[in-house]
Amino acid sequence: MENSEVAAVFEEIADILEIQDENAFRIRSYRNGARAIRDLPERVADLVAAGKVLMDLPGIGKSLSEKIHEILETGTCRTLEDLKKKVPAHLTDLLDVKGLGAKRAKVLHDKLGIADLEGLKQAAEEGKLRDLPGFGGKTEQNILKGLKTIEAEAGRISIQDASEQVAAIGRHLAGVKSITRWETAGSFRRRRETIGDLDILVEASDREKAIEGILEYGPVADVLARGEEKVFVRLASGLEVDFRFFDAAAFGAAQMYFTGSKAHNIAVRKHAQRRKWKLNEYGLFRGKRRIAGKTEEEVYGKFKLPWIPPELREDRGEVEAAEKGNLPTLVEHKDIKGDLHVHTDATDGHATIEEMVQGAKERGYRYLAITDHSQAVTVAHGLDERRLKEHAERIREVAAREKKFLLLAGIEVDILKGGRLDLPEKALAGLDWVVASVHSYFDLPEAKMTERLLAAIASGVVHGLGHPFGRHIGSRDPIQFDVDRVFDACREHGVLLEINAHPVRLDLPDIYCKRAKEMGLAMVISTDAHRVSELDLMEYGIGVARRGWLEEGDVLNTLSASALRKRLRSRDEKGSA
DNA sequence: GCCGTTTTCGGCCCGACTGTTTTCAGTCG
Repeated sequence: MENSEVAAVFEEIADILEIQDENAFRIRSYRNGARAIRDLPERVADLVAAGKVLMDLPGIGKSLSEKIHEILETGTCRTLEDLKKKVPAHLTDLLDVKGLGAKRAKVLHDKLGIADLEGLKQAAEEGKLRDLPGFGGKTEQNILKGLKTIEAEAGRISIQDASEQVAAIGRHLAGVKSITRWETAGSFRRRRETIGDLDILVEASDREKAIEGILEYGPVADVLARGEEKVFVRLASGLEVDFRFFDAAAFGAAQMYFTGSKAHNIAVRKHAQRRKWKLNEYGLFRGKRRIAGKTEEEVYGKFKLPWIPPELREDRGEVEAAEKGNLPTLVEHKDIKGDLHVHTDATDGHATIEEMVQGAKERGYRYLAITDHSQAVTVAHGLDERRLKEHAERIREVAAREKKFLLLAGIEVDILKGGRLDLPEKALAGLDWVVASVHSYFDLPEAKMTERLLAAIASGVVHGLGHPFGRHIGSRDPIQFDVDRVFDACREHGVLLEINAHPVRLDLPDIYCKRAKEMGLAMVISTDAHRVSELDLMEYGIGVARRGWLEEGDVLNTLSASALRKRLRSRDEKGSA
């Protein structure tokens, strides 16, 4: 049982309680509990197995602790099952629609008998919502828009959730004796933002025994297909996992075939056709003779191509680049020397400055920028001018005690509706590192949004543009702006584009990383960590950067501390000139 | 439901915005 699954039980309880208009604080406790579990650096199941007291965890009290034990044992809990009897099975799905909350979901159910997204869509399309109390034409349109966003991402899970699932499956497979090797393929291996299902390639000494071993995996809920070559299952979480068996002689060809993308495979297969060869999941064949298949390198090599990293296999020019010997040397996790966007408990973070510094050091980093929110983000208790000054002084005190670690005093300042920054420029000018971000008015028309961003970029005090598109994958659309004009302005003013590594953001998206690189811009990969464990989200940002063809030299935070300091100094001199 | 405690009860973040409404409920962050 994974943390995300325990958390999902609490989330569902919270959703149902919300529809029932229960005590808001009780609901929040369930949501806090869900997040506490989701954010744990280790599995709650392991903590329990090790005899740890869950009530020591923040947000987990007597009740939630007991429920976690119950969930780990039974997969659910009494409270949820009882609540489920009181509401239609899919009513809580309505809460996933942006702009639709519990109150109006209840109205939809009570007045129109709507019990799921399908019913909601139908009613909205028929114009039945606009006349309900508390609804109107705009609301109806917004709901239709929200439904579209959900459809686009239906059934997909985040790369982070997928990673967790893969790790869990891997722990199980390690205990299946007849399995001698396994590897992931598909969109997971390509590090896509979201994953529809998992493809796992297996080499086994005895396939029948291997299948038996796989089916002993606890979360397997349904066996969708079972044959000689594969076993296809659905886990309790709804995730579908395809296990396919291959011999060592075909394993590399199988990895290529199942890693895809389909478009990349077609592009590679053209090379085979040209030579009258045949490439399939079992190997590269000349007539009936297999001339390659053991490894991917071997197969690519037969075409006189270097091995192409999975992240590039989207048919976005990688095969041509490989032919010309122009493949990028992609940035790697070990290249990253620091994190330039993190929060502390001064605003909505959950750790102190010192704790974040310690976390950064433990990850081998040489520097860190503390970038708490500005005053406009009232919910995060954002910093006003006076508190910013005090906070920066605190950061500098900690920085002064650090010998071989560079601690930067920064801020994530809001870009207000009209493009002004949320704090006076003189207050920002004294900081080491200023990230400017949009947190409001996401729906401005493109022209206004472009002007808004351009104004912030031209302010002369901004070093980086935080999560440039402001999207939340699967729930909030990216903001609209003239990308070329904004990127041009960034280059002109030396403003770096952030690749926000949070799995729900992954923003810049990969294709814009590539675009920005082609336009000669540098980027910075940041976690936006609100707690120490979130510093580990860096790997998802690196996945995006790699999918965006970025090399070490394209990413600012691969610089050494002294090189970074130098770069910032020259930038600031230029900025104020 | 959690937490801290002036310890078994009271507080828990709350201001801004949208789209309703005709003074404010619902939603968001």
